[in-house]
Amino acid sequence: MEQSKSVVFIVGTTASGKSQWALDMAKRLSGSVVNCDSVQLYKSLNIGAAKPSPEEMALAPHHLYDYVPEGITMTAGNYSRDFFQCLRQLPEGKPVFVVGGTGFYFQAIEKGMYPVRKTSLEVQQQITDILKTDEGAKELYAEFQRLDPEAAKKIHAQDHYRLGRAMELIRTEGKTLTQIQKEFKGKQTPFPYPLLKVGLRWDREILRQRVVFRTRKMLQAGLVAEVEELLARGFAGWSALQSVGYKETLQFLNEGNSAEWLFENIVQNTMGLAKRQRTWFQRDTEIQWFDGSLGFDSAFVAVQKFLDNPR
RNA sequence: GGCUCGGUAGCUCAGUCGGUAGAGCAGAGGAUUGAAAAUCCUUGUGUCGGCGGUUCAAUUCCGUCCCGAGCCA
Repeated sequence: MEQSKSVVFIVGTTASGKSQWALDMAKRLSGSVVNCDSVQLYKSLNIGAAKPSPEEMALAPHHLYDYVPEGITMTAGNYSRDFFQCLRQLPEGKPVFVVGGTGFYFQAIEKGMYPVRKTSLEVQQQITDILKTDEGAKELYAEFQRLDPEAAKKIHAQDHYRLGRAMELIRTEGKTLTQIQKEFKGKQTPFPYPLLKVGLRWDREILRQRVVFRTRKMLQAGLVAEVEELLARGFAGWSALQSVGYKETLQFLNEGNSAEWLFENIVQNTMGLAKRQRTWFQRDTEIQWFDGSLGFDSAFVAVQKFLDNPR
């Protein structure tokens, strides 16, 4: 008698048809859909985020979509908390389909995040100030190498983002990344529900066609107007607008590029995103992959099999 | 028709005061623990428009032809 709920991760690149397939699964197996996409969780990012429409979301329970207010920046840790809170409230015995393209967020919920405090704003500010100049960045990296030589091997000097974060940890936790990682190793708690990981993929050229088609639809649906409205509301600096589709539209608006430029750049950068997603998910050998050109029926069979006998 | 400026990596272009060439972007591969649709790393041989000439040696100089842009007729 499994009193629990079975969880199915549905992963894949952008424009792979995950969302639609998840909805289909939820309908057929009376489950619910939980978002694991770092952009679709924001309010007001609809067209460019390729968020399911309200009509689609009404066809089965959808969670963690469209709930983070404009101007706020979500983090993997916060997402993970929201995810488990959401999961607890879902009905027992019903499958949960977690869909998205954000590998980092999947990792956060499956493997957990390091148990560290929130870094203070002063420390963050301190570090971003240092990183502003080449000199400062160089010195900071040298300091990082001295304090945590092991982690420094994996973080390149130019990766200011990771360098800054590692130094933030040292300054607020008083521990190095390496120490934190070592301590965490023993404390990891396994994912608390039976879990199946399904990956949906397409041949590169077909994916490109899908991206081209979707990008055209986004532009027709008013992506530019969506961004203009956010700008009018004062969210120009919102980090979420740095994501694919929004970043290019921002540039288009600021630099007065042509419509073709916009279209081509979105397609190109979407393909780049897909590449990075592929690289991320490739690493996880537990994912069972299904090719779109063969249809996803066999994925449905795999899901059914799993639900009949969750491990 | 005349003059001018161009023709160099898939694209935009730099460069070689003559010794067969290099950036950005794209493409390909990879990393990834609180911004992750972000951030970062690795990876650049191509008749240097064609044909002749000068030269030990030409993509680089000269001639000529072709193509593109502009100006003058």
